[in-house]
Amino acid sequence: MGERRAVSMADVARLANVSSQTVSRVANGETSVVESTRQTVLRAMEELGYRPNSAARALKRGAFRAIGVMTFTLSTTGNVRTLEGIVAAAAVHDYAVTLIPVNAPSQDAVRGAFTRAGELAVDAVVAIMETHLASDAPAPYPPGFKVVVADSDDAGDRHPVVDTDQAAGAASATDHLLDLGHRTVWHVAGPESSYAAQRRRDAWRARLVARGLQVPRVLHGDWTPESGYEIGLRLADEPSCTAVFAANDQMALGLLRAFHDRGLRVPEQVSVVGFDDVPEAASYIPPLTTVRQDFEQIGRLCVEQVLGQVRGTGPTTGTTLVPTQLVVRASSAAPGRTGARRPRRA
Amino acid sequence: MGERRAVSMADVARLANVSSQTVSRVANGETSVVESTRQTVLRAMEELGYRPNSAARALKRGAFRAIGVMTFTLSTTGNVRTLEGIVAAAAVHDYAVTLIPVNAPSQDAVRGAFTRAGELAVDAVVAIMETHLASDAPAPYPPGFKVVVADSDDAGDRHPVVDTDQAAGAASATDHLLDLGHRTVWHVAGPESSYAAQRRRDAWRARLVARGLQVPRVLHGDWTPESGYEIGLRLADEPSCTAVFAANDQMALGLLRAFHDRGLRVPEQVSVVGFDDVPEAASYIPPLTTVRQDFEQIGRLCVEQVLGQVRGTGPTTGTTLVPTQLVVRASSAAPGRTGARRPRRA
DNA sequence: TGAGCGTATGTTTGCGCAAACATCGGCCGT
DNA sequence: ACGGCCGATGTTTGCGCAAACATACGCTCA
Repeated sequence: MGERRAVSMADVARLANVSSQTVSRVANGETSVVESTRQTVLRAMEELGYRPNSAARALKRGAFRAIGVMTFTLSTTGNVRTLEGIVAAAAVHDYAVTLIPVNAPSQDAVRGAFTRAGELAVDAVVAIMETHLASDAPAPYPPGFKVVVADSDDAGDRHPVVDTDQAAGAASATDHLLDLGHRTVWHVAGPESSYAAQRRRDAWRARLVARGLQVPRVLHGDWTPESGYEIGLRLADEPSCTAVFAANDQMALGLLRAFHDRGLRVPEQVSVVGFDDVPEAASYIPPLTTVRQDFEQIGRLCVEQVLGQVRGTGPTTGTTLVPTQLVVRASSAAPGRTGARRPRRA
Repeated sequence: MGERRAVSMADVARLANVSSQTVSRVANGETSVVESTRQTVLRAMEELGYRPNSAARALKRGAFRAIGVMTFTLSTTGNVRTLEGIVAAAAVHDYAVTLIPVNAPSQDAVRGAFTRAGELAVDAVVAIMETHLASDAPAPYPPGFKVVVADSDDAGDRHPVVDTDQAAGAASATDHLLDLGHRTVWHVAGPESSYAAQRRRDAWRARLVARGLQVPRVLHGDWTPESGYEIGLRLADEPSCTAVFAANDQMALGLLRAFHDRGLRVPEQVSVVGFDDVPEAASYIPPLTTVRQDFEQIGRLCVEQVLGQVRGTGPTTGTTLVPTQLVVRASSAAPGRTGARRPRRA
């Protein structure tokens, strides 16, 4: 830390009456130091409160033992939980994690962030890019960087990609509702700019098509509960709508409130399924059936992949998908006999 | 980044046909370089893709331009949003942010984290310590560290503390309910181990006492919606309970569900007020009246304080309180005429 | 016109650490 | 008994950068 005059190896060496190289050897746990010497040095370190200087170490070794994590925002559950996973996994490998904020979801901003990353004390970066950027432009990830992209897409042809198996998750939600007997499933999608939103929507549609069912028009929200609420109010006026799959839990929350406000009972008259499994989902009214993402796992895999690159082992492309898990709670049930909405309970 | 052979100032100097010192001057924006020389150097940098090596810089300058942020968890809204505020404020000052996880809420774990911090490339640390540690033990923050503590207490006698004005926030929630006409206010507190929980509870009690009202027994949750639900079920059996102040929004969410499950209408029969103003609070059923914390502000103040210490200006003790704002939504209303619970609506 | 000064640039140095290489003893085997 | 070898420790060096100091080249003004 910014102590005025940090204790250096030379200081320890002087006190212990050895060379600074021996101090270095002890500090790095090398074996070729006789036990008595080691003890002397250790005692001197203790006495002086010696702490290795990471700048000098990094300069010498050419590596920082740190990973940069690039995100647009920490406001989404997914990003935060992925970050948590990354921090935990990095700690296991004794790596530090440095945050690299990206001001805006634009190519330029990402490039700027990489410029900063290049100057920062990091050996590699994990980019949590839930949004796709002006997609025609060239790769925003500068060459020569060790990068793993989380929660994105870009087909993993340039850098490894780790992502939730969005398609399987969306399919499991859709199938769950269909298997309950619903004639079709409506979908409240995320914004078009989101890879994850696209893929959930596509998988939902694919399931309906595969089962020869009618595909209702897609309703696009922006991930917020408010957008879910707006869409819910409209959906309340669609008598044929008995099941809705929302692309995230927050929008599902908005749906629940809209249906509640319109006097529509969930799940008796409309079933709702979300995506994410936020910690509150079990406490929604009613508790929300949803698709759980394993963010911890994603974080772990990102770290492993990125450290693989740092070590020179490990692939530099390819996509890793993390499975989801359908969590069935009280917001989904079989539809009424008519196939349209169940009559409202007296 | 970990490129094999990074471009150094010497490389740029060679290409631009100047000394490496001149390159350094250009890189650092010093004025004493003639424009034509500057341009030559800039072009050479561009061509080579030069990027200053932060390790060497840090070694030379004795500073990293980085702040460490210490937290137990990123699972709480407050921590994450404080972190976001810190990252944003740090970016303004061109500081990087490194995460320092603390494995457990114990003195030892904190001490370990500080040891790591000492070896890490950070100039100072912001500790987000929402929990108090075995309080009789000596200061967990080693001397000589530049530390600011957020969301805690410890009276700011050893390090600066930045915190939400918990007392004022809790008082405003309590007064709001009393001013609506409730005879008293029940309180669902957070865990005893939390400073914030203690202070909210104490302020709530103080308001009741100041107004000469009966103080109901305190119910302790653990911040989770589930604990709020359990307590809500018990509260539903208390006919005298017409107003509840929950120490956070998640527990309030649990209360709402418990009351819903017991057929108690909010706010007609029971009013509920939360604390935090999470983004979903406006979409709860009904939308939650709550006390908004200004985490961005907290983050900003933490950074300013800690950079003040780094610069040697700025105080090394003292407490800064950030005001809260009561956000009135639909979950709070006047009680029934009887002073007990309003009759359930037909 | 030349002393004096300021400005642009170059040279030296060392930050703390750890590879690479050097040295110094003792211990082995024959 | 002595060459050779190995294990423990010391010495040198340079990572990339930027202070500190040195130099060189005008330009001003008496």
